[in-house]
Amino acid sequence: MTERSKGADISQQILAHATRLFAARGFVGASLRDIAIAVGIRKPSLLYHFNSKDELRRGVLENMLSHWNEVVPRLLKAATSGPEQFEAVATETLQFFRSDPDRARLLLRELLDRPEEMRPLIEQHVQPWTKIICDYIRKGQQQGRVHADIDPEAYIVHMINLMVSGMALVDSIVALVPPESEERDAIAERYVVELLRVARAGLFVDPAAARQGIDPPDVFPPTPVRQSSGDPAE
Amino acid sequence: MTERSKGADISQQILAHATRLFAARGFVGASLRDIAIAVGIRKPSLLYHFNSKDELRRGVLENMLSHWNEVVPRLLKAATSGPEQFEAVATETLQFFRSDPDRARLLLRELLDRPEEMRPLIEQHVQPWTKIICDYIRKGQQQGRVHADIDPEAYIVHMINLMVSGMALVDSIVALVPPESEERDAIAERYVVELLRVARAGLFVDPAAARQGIDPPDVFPPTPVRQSSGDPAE
DNA sequence: CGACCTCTCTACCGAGTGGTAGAGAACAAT
DNA sequence: ATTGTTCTCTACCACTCGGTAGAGAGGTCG
Repeated sequence: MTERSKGADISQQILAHATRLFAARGFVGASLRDIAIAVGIRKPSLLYHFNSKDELRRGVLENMLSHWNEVVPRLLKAATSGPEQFEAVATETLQFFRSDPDRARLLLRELLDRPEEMRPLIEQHVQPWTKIICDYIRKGQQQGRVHADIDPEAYIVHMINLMVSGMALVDSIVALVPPESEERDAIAERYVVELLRVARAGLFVDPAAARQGIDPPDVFPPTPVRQSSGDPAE
Repeated sequence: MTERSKGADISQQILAHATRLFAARGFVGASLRDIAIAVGIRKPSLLYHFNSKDELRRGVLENMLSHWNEVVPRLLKAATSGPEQFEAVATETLQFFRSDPDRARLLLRELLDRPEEMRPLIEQHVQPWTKIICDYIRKGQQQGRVHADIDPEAYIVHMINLMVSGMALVDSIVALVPPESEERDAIAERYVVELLRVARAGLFVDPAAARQGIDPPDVFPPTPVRQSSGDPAE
């Protein structure tokens, strides 16, 4: 509200509406004029704050990544402590995209439009903590808590894909299931629950136990029947 | 080659290049001029075969759906007979998008750009056989072969999402895993294998047995046995 | 006051878009 | 030869795009 912050405030409004319109219509499909009108200004005024459309695109991307960087510490903390690691990391990540599906749509569109430009961003913002989770998975494999035949890197990629694409397409996707008088939010909730179930089932040997945060013994597995003696070296 | 089929041949070429460019750059990002040049003709010539850009878009979509309709019978046959139902349906569907990732990219873009227009197409071409698979899942739940806590509709949606988005983003997605001197195709193969593993693990109580098409006993309810004694798989 | 700064505006530009008009080439049927 | 069909072309249209020029409004500071 102060005079000093007025310019920054307008820039934030521009970023917000640009994010929404880029997510809805794509980068080429959303015109600077439409974005400016949505903010309540004219196109040249918008170009005063962002010198070009491409600069606005980078701003939108950076804006989303800055929000992402806010959740990363919680993610890392969850990934390295406590028995409920999986639940925390999965729900935090899912919540990030679910709270604003435009993030997922934007990310998906950029991955389709500019895969090579997105590569360094992915390597910088996602790869580091996926590596940590990979180590977590491998440790779980040694302990027999997670399936031995998991390909950790591929598994994580699929789970991220599931969350991002799932949240991005949540509006389109309800068409696959007959209405059945259920509300949109209820269906979305069903999908989230099932998504987490699939992720757990794909990871843990005993999903129910992992869900309760039960610590599996390091020496003996909790259940009588475990893997046969000759574990195939993987 | 014959004079009679010349026009149809050109139309097919237009559809092919339009599919490729729509998938790569999006509908608004791919111009009629570029598509025409790719075919080797001029823009008005293209507009002789397709009266408008939107008609071309519908043609591209119908063309893809016609290919999809070719695999549906095999899908239905696989879904209603034999013990290897899951493997057959999953690999057929996956192969459809994997053999031409442009199909997945195109579908993804259309779902993002025009969710409401895609709804009837989904209902017509996908919903029927997902219902069949849902029944198959519920029957498996009664028999104790598949997890009791599955939400069948949501599970199928997630698996389709995994296949479509996974194949659409296969090029971008390799950035998540460090190069490690592996070739692109090798990485893609790893992803496919892991995708099918996740799908099996999310579905079957005993994935290894299901993979071999082993009929689990109908008498015994879901047993606490997690994995069969032998794991000769792989 | 005048100089400066921040921000918005109208008017305009060249380039590219989807689409049209209409001429002509090639060929078939009469 | 004539007519008609199928197909491609050049030239052109109105429109939208991203971006620029430049004036002016409002405020701050000397």
